[in-house]
Amino acid sequence: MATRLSDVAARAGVSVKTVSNVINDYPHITAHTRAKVEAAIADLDYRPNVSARSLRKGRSDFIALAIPEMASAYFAELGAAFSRAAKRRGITVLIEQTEGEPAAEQMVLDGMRGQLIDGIVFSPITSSQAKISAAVGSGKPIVLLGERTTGGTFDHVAVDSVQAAYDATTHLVSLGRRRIAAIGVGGGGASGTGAVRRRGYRKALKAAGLPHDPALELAGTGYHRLDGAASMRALLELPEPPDAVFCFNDLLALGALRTLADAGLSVPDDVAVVGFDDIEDGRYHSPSLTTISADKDWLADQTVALLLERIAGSGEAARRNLTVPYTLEIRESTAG
Amino acid sequence: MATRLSDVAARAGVSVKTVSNVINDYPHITAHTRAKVEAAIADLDYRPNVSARSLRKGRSDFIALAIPEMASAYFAELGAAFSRAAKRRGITVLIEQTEGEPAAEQMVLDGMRGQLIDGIVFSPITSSQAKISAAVGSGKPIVLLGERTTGGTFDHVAVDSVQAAYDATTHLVSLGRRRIAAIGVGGGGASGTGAVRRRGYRKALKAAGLPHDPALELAGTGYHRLDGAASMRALLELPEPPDAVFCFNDLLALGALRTLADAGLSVPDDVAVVGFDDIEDGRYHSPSLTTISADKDWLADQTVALLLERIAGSGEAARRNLTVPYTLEIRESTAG
DNA sequence: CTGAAAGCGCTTACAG
DNA sequence: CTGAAAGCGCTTACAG
Repeated sequence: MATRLSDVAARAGVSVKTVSNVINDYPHITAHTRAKVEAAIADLDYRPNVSARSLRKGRSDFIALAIPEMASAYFAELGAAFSRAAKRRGITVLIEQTEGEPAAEQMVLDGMRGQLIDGIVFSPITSSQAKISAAVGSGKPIVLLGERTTGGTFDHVAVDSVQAAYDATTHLVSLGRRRIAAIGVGGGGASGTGAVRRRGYRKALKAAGLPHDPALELAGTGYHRLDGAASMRALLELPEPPDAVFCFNDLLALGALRTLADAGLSVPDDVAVVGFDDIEDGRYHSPSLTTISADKDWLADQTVALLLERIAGSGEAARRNLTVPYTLEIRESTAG
Repeated sequence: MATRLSDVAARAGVSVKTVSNVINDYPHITAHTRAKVEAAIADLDYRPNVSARSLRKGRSDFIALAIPEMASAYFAELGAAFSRAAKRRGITVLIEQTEGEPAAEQMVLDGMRGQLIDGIVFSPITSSQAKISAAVGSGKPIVLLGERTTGGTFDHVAVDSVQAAYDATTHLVSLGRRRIAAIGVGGGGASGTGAVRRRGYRKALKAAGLPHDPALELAGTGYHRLDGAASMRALLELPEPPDAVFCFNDLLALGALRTLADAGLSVPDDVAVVGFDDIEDGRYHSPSLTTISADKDWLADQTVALLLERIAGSGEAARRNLTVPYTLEIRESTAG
C-alpha cells in the first residue's frame, strides 16, 4: 500500500541498492543518479519505513530518557534540552515518566521498548545502583543522571552537588546569616540528593565556624512546592527561627517563599532563600530566586554524546563520570 | 544474538504460533501451555522485538504528540497527561517539540517517523488548517488541539475559548471593575488563540454595557512571562490604567503580576488579574492566580481515545469536535 | 491447538 | 555503479 523502496527504484530506473545508497548518503553516486532518485522520491512522496530499517540494522536512532515526572519544571526543561540535543544529532528521544514508581523504573531497566531504543538515559529515584546493575537485562547502554553514589558501575552525569550546596550555603554565610536552615535533606530517594546536598551544607557551616543545629534540617516528604511550604511553616514555629534557608531545589524554595509571604516576613531582610535548579519560575518570581544554575543544555548535549559513543560500541572504554558546570545565580531572594 | 520468539518456542516445546498467541493474549490456550511458555519467556529473559512486530502488523502502538514547547508549564503538564493516558491504553506517546517553527511543523505533517507512529495529536502554531490539509501526506489519523477555526476538516479537541474568555471577563465585571484590559490578543499564531479569546472578552464587555477601549487590548509578541510583564508595563503607562486584566494564559498573567508587584500595586485591590490554563505555578503564586482551568486529564484521555478509534479504522465516521470542560478557579488575584 | 511458510520493507554482503 | 537474494523477528493465513 505505502510506497516502498522498490517502487522508487522502479520509477527512477535504478536498483534498490542505489536508492538505499542515496537515502543513506553513501558515496560513489553520480549527481545524475542522485537527482533521478530524488525526483522519484519526491514524485512518489516516499518515506522510508523506520521499523523495517530498525529491524534490519539493529539500530533505531531512538534513545529513551527516563525521568520521574515531566510536568515538574526542572525535568520539563531537561526533557526539552534532551529533545533538542538529540535532534541536533539526528536521533529521537522518547521520554518515559516513571513517576518515581519502582515498577515503572523496573520496566525501564528491563529494556522496555523491546529492542526499539538504542540506549537509555535514566534518572533513578527508587532504584539503587545495585538494583540497576542486577536488572539491566536489555544489554543496552545506559547513562545515569543525578547524584553520584559511590561504587557506581555506570556512566554517570551529574552536578557536583556537594560543592554546589557548599557554595550556596557559603553565600548565605557571607551575607552575615547565622541560623541557616536546610530544606529537603530527606529527599531524592535512593539517588540521595538530600544526603549529598546536606553534606555540602554541613561542610559550609563547619568551615564558617557555625554550629550545626539538627532542628534546622527539614526532611519533608517530597521536592515540591507544598513540601517547601510545610517545611518553612515548621521552621517559623521554632523558638529561634532561621534567618536564611537553603532549599535543595527551586520548587521547595518557591513553596518556602509562599509561606514567608503569607507570614508577612520580608525576603531577604528577615529570611534569605536559596534554591537549586534554576527553573524559569524562580527567575520571574517576586522576589526572584537565588539558585544553583547547572547548564541543562550542556548536560543534555554531553549526555547524548556519551550515550551515542557507547551505542557506537566503545564498550571496552572505562566508565565515565561527567560533571556538569554550574554557577550560583544571585538574585533578589538573597540580595534585596 | 538476542533471544527470539523461536528460541522461546523451542525451549517451551511449542510452536512459534503458540508463543505468539500467549504474548498477544489470544484465546484458546490451555493454562498448562500458557504456563510452559511463560516459564520459557522468563528463563530466556525474552522480550519481543517491537520493530519486527510493527513492521509486520503495520501498527506500532506509538502516537506522536506535537506541541510547540515542552518546557512551558502548560504543555509540560499536557505532555504528562498524554503520557499517562497513553500508558493506560497500552500505547506510547512520542513528544515532538516544534518550537512553533514552520519547518518542524511541516516535518510533523509530512508523516515524520516514517510509518513508525500510528497517529498524531497536533497542536499547531504556524500551520493553518489549509496547510495541514494539503500536507497530510502520511495518511495517518490526526487530531488537532487548540482553538477551533471554522471549516476545519479534522477531528478537533479544544476548550470553548470564547465562552471561557467570556466567563473570565464577566467575573471581573462582577467585581465592579470597569476598565478591564486584555493581554495576548495577538498571540497563538494561526491557531488563533488571541483572536478567539478576544471575541469572548469583547462579548462580555458588551453584555455588561462597558465601552470597548482598543488601548486596553495588548498584543505582545508571545505567550510568556516576559510578554506579560512588558504588556502590563505598557498598560500602567496609560493615562487611565486598567483596574483589571484578563491575560490569555497563565504565563502572561504571572509576568503581569511581576510588573504589578514591582510597581508597588496591590492585587487585586488596585488591579485584579485573571489567567488561562491553570498551571501549577499560578496555584502557588502569591497572590494565587484566578484562572480558567480546563481538565487536562480529560483532554488527554478523550483525545487519545478518539485517535485510537481513528487508527482502528472508523475512517468513514464524521469528523468530531470535542469540547473540554473547564471551570473558573477563583483565587487571590481577584478575591483578595 | 501444531507446523511449515510467506511476507512486512528495509540493508547488505555477494557476484558481476 | 547494478541485480538478485538473504535475512532482521515478528504475525498470520493455511492446512492439518
